[in-house]
Amino acid sequence: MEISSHQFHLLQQLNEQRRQDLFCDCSILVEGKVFKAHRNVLFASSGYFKMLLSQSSKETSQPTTATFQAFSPDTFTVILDFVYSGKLSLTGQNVIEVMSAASYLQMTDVISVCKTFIKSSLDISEKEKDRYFSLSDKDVNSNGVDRSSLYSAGWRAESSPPHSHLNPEQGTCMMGGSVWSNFSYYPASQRNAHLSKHENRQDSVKKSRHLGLQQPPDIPHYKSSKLEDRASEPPGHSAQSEEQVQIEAEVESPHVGYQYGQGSDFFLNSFLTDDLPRMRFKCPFCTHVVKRKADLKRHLRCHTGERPYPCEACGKRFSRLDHLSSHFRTIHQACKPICRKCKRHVTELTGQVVQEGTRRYRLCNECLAEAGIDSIRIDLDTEAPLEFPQEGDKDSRWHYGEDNKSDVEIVEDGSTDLVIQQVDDSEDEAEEKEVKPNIR
DNA sequence: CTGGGGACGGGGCCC
DNA sequence: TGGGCCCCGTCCCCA
Repeated sequence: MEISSHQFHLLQQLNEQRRQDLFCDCSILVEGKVFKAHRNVLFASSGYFKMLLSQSSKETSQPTTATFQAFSPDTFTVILDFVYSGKLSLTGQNVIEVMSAASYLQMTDVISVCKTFIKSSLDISEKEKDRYFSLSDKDVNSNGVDRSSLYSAGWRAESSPPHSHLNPEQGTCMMGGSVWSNFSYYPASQRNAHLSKHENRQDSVKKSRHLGLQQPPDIPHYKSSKLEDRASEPPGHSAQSEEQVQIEAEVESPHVGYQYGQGSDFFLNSFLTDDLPRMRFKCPFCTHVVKRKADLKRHLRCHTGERPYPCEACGKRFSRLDHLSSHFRTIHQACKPICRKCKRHVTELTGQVVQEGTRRYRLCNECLAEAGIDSIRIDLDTEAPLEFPQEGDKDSRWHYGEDNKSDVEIVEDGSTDLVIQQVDDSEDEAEEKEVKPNIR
């Protein structure tokens, strides 16, 4: 016989012990703030801790200490609360950093919940856009209190997968439903904590020009992981003040009578705007505005860190197909008609393609001879140019040539052997004519 | 310290 | 309207 409440009570007890610092055998230091926890709980929740603790347990029986600079204490609080309660307190503000931290800590459940949160937020934004034009303020506004979205990914969601369940006790939102009115309010100083430098740079320029506003310098800075670095807010970099956000909301959404309360403008700013008729889609995570939905979708990947386009030649992943294709052309197809060594222009006659692992580049005959790699034999019968997947071939594997297109997977072997390949430059010649100075 | 290469994000155009 | 492609500017890394 199984008592379903047992797991819940057990975790509740552990959480209580953590709060009272009872039996805690692990200290986690996040930007100077110390979190106490139980090794076994961390071990069971995170791939990162699993590795860390399994190593440290071999070495010593002393209490373990882990230090992180990759995310903020606030973010780790959300993560740790989730670990000990199964409830993930996501907001539009913290979702990016929580996802980044979860990625760092190898907590796949949390990552998928974050992704779902983001996707749903966007769906809702789109739906709300429709509602925006059809509903009155009264219809959509509830009470305006701070209502963080609270996901329960625990065993209380027995009938639902973690990412689709919201704790009903919190009276919060329904994922996938049509109502999404509970985004928590954050001070504007934190609001843009995840803006990319680039966006901030551009946005601050745009805003200053548009509204004549100064950017306040006092922005909290959260050190982030590599992934998040580009999307994090550097100190002094353009966060808007609360007032500014409000002004911006008013300027960009001049339809009065549409407010969800203080914090709700966060996602709703992705609405169509009247004063910017050509700039229609606003990013829910930053102040960036784009003309097309497709552009917004593309832009959002810089927040979500999603990289759906893997290079099957080297395994590197890209957020955009064009970046992938550009990478592939540059790195694996040796499209540049330039000798990598002497930088001289090479043709079919004056140079050859050299393969180094999965990398390909061109060397002129002189540099080839100089490097003494002209004696390496290659079997031209089995060598064929690397091919980039064609349209509609997104999911297929990449391949060497036509003949073995379906089965051959290219794996980076780390080999430093150089292979020289005689190539037909006819295509490259054609391409050459179109080469512009900035094409690499 | 500097320059080059590669990655990446934004914008625009074409189909 | 969306996807693909190209151009441009910027950042980061490395030699």
